[in-house]
Amino acid sequence: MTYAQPDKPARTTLRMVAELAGVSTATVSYVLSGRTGGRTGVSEATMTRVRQAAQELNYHPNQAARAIRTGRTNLVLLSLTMLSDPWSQELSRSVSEAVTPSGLTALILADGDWATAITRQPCDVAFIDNVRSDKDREDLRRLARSGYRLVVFDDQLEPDGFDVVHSDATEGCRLAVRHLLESHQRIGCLTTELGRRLVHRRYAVYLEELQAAGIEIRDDYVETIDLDPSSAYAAAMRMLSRPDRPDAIYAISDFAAISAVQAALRLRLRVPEDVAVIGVGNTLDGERLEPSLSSVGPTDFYVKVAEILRQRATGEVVGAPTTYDFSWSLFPRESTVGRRT
Amino acid sequence: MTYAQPDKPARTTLRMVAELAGVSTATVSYVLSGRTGGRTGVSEATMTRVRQAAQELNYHPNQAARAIRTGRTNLVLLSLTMLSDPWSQELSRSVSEAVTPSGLTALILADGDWATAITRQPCDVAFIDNVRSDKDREDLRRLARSGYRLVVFDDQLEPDGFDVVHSDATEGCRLAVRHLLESHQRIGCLTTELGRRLVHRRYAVYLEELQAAGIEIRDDYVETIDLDPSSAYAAAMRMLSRPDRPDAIYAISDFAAISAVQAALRLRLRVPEDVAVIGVGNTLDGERLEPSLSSVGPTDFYVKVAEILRQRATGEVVGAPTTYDFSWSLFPRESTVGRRT
DNA sequence: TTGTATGCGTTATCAT
DNA sequence: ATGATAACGCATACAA
Repeated sequence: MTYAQPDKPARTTLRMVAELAGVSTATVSYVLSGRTGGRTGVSEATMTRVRQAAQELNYHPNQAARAIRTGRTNLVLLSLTMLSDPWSQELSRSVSEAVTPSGLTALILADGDWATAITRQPCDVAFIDNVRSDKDREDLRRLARSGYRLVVFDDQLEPDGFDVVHSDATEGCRLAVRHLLESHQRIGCLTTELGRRLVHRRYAVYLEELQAAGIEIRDDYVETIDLDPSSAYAAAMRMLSRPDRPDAIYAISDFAAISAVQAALRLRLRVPEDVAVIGVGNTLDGERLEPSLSSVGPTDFYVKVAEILRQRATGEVVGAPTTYDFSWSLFPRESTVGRRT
Repeated sequence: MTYAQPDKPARTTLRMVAELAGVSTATVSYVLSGRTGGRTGVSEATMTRVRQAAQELNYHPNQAARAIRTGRTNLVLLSLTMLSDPWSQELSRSVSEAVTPSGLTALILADGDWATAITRQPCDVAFIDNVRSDKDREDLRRLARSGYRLVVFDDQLEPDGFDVVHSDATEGCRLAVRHLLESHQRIGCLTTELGRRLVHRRYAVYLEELQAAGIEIRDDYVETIDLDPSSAYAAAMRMLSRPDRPDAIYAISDFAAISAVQAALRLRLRVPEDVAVIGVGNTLDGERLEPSLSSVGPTDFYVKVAEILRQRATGEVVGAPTTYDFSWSLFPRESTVGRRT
């Protein structure tokens, strides 16, 4: 009996390779997968014969069939909210680099419904950077109970069938402000409009640390910017054009800090001699800036998260769900300490 | 005989639902898929019983098994080069919105090896925005011959087993410059460093049209910027600070044009009365700007591309590979014609 | 109106 | 050292 099959990629199957090589499908499977399913070994001769046949027919294993047998999809799903954020891009690059050699594919769900996507397209592991509602938390537990491997990026959650990545910026921001306080008194701040909690805390740290140091907060030393980078540039311009301009700037993101440095240079101010600048996030963009940007950030964040995902996906690590705590540290560079001699 | 299965999501199967509902797997399959595989009908009673059982067991069909049977993966792959580009984000948003209701999932491959990804994770349709090397072109043909459905975004390619989306900006840019020429003589240009052909043509149009209008090209009316948006802001600042500043600016991207508008406003110039500004790309960011940004762009590009992908993915359209030509048009908004009364 | 049986392409268990 | 073959979960032709 033969079945109606809608038009689909006419791919060569294991069986075709087996026939061409004159061996059984089992042998082909073992040779091509490199696995030894309890077998003692395969002769050199058949191995080459099989490999040649596979190459000749341009054989690629059918993922769906493999998945149905092994239960593994070879898919790493990254659910990311802000695709435009350098953070997302660097993470996806890092993960893709880490998992590809293991035969896995990293794909991004852009600001979408991860619960639906995961049930529709099961994956070996999913990274989720946005857990907001109670429904989200409920979905997390449900998926985890169903056996899905999840790695959740969130400061508040605790492991519950899924891994959690903590990365609290607050203490890092404290380090940044204190770093400036070591040699500066007139410290300005570039912050974004309030309302979003994450950002609010980064700004709160500025207030707290200055008060702790006995320094009065000046309204004209705080500029509110929005996500547009040119608005950060304009805000820095305003702040640095004043006669009694600050001699240091704390920006709540590397993004804004980079614009501040550029504004300073445009005004022919020396960085860090006239104005020191520090950011938050420790991005590659900042590191590459001239002068290089001092910043605070988690250590080896991208590489380590990528490795966690790879291990969970391949099943190399099967331990209980864990909390991965990323502590932040200070990365002093030229924009605060000048060029090293 | 039972087989060793590595730990995998312990999902409920069709058979479990069938047992709970007290019917056969075939019936469950028909009821839940809504399909009528030649059947005349299903009784109301069994339908509700099946649906209840499915809900109770939280049943979700196994994609891999379905894929192996139907040859469809329900996956729409978007291979995008510049994730940071608003173009990519808007496209992915639009596609995701269009295909999700059809049960498809749109996932992004970020600046990766699409040929490898597609063979590893077959999809119902793939959108590819970067065909660069000869090897790429070879891969395209190979995948198309294998039966994969591809939609390629490229101005040079012609359909060859795959669809091609053409979107030549040149004529659109011409419209933009001519629009300014209708009521302006001193027209500045914000362009990026040369070398990249695409951008070079957008700049060439500026030169051509001004010459055709008998206007001399002034070196100080052309500023070269790089990808950094704050550099566009700075360049616009320079240009507009001159005593004999231009009274109109043609920017080769909406990105740069937005910065130009902000720089003008910062200098207390009125837009468009003192300086008219037009961009290229017709992005949402520009549309939302205050004043809204005039621009040129393909008409309904994102929506139409999304619909093409959806149709190809679902097989709604099975016609021969086609060229989709997007002609550009002018979108005059407040930044050139002022606020409508 | 519903159930039975088969095959999709692979992996893994057994027998040879 | 290799072959035959049973499942994995689903969709469907066909029998009942």
